[in-house]
Parts: sequence; structure tokens; C-alpha cells
Amino acid sequence: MNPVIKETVDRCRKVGLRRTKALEELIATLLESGRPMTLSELAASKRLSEQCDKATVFRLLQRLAGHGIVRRLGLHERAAYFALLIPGNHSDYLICTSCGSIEAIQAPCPVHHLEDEIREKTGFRNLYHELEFFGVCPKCA
Amino acid sequence: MNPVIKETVDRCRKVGLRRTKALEELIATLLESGRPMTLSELAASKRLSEQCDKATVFRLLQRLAGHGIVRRLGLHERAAYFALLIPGNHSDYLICTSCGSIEAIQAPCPVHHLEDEIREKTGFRNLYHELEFFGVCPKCA
DNA sequence: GTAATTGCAAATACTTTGCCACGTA
DNA sequence: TACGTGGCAAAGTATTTGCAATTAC
Repeated sequence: MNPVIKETVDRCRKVGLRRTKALEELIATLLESGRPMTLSELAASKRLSEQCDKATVFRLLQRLAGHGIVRRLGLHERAAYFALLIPGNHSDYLICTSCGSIEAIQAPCPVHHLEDEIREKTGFRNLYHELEFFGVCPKCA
Repeated sequence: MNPVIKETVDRCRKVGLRRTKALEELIATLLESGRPMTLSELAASKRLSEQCDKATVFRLLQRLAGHGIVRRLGLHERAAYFALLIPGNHSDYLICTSCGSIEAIQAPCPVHHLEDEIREKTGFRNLYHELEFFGVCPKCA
């Protein structure tokens, strides 16, 4: 099994979640997709549709988000997106406003410095950021 | 009347929209608030609640977004947010995850360079970005 | 006069919860 | 055994649309 899946499940165990089949499949699905997914996408995915109800996926995502293991993103669609948070890993996204494709950007994120500045100047705690680029991809143009 | 309102209404006229009372009030409301607002907030605002139906506000926002005069933002809430786009003006936002306050950041945005790079490397058209910082504000901490 | 715009109400879409059965620790 | 989890179905909230009446141009 993918070691990142194992690590992530272990993190779940540490915060008190139980190791269930649905939990493992959810994490594996999010990790394999490599991009944020909606609740509906997740619930309809091969691994999860045979495994459990949409409400279960919803509650799992909710718990995981509460423990900082996934993050909920608003990517302009009506539905919320969820992405796995992997320690030491930060992704920004490039989204096509025409076909809706979502791609993670690996380029070094230029925002950290401003983030530190904001932390100092405003006194905000637990600061993090979300950065998305929107445009029309070559295929759609 | 605020000259920015006038300019914005003029832009609307240029793209073929009719000058209605609701249009002016919507633009004035968004401008005065200085921050993105949800459809519900807008429809319930003083100027608009007496002026028109929520569906009208919705359709106005939709048209304005289609013409690049407002932008729809996903700020983690269940409801979508809408912000006025003023040429030559770009805002990023600082959002408290506890009380939900939203504040525009005026600091020079460090992302433009990366944006240019992405434009060149990927061939995306009409590229723009959205940057938000989330954290817990001093009041809530 | 004509086409865009509006109000009202109804239909959708996505999310969230209640309740009881079930499985993990 | 005990309490977190899961399924199913119902409720909640936000968005979107149909259609006839109205209004800007």
C-alpha cells in the first residue's frame, strides 16, 4: 500500500478516528486523484460507491477537515471541493473556467512571505492561504 | 453620486445592459461595502430589499459576472460571494475562520509574476487569480 | 414597439441531520 | 461492552428557472 496512505491513516488514528474501510478508501481516492474533489465525485467514485453512503463520505470529510487532514476549498463551483493535506506539501491550483479541469501547481508558491507579514501585522493565528488561477485552457480556447 | 458608481454603470451600459434602479443600487451597495457579499446579504441590504426581488439580484449578478463587472468568489462559505471588479484594482482577502469577517488586503500582490509564468508555460487565456488568507483574527483568538 | 428586465412561485442542487443498527477498539 | 460510525430517508439552505407582466430604450 502507498506509504502516504498509511501515514495519513495513522494521523487519523492519532486524533482518535477509527480505522474503517470507508476511511481508507476515501484517503486513497483523494490521494490518487491528485486534485481536489467534490463530495459527489467522491461518493460516486469506484472505490467509495461500492463502499458506503454519500452521508458517510460527507461525515468523514467533515471529521477529517476538523482535524486538519483534509481541507475544504471553494473553487467557484456550486459544490465544495476537498483536498488531502499532506504535511510539508502545499498546492495551488490552475482551473479552466470553461471545462472545469483542475490541476495542482507545483511551482514554489510566492505567497509565504506575504503570509508571514500578515501574521505579524494583523495578529491572525493559524494563518494559511489558498491561491487559485482561473483561465481558459488551450483545449477550450 | 460617487464617480466610481457612475463609471461602473457606464461600463454596464456599454456592454448592453439597461440602466435600471436595481442595477445602480446593486453597484452602489457592493462598492460601499468594500468587501465581497453574498446574494442573500445583497438582497437583504437596505438599498436592495426595498428595490427588488432576490431573483432579480441573482440575475443581475449573473449578468454582471458574465461581463466581467463583478466576480464570483468561493470563500469557503456555503454561499457564493460577489465582488465588484474595478479596473486597475486588485484585492486579495483576509478571512477569519471563526467569526467570518472578510477584509480586503491592499498590499501589493506577489502573485503577478507567477501568473505571467503560468500564462506562458501553459497557454491558458484570460488568466486571473484569487488569493485568500484564512486564520483566526485577534478578537476571536 | 421591441427586447431586456422583473416578480413570484416552483423546481433543483448540494448539504446537513435524526435515528437506530453496526463494527471497532 | 461502549462509543464512534454507518445507512437511509427526511429536512434545510442556497441557487436557478418558467412565465407572464413590466420597463428601458
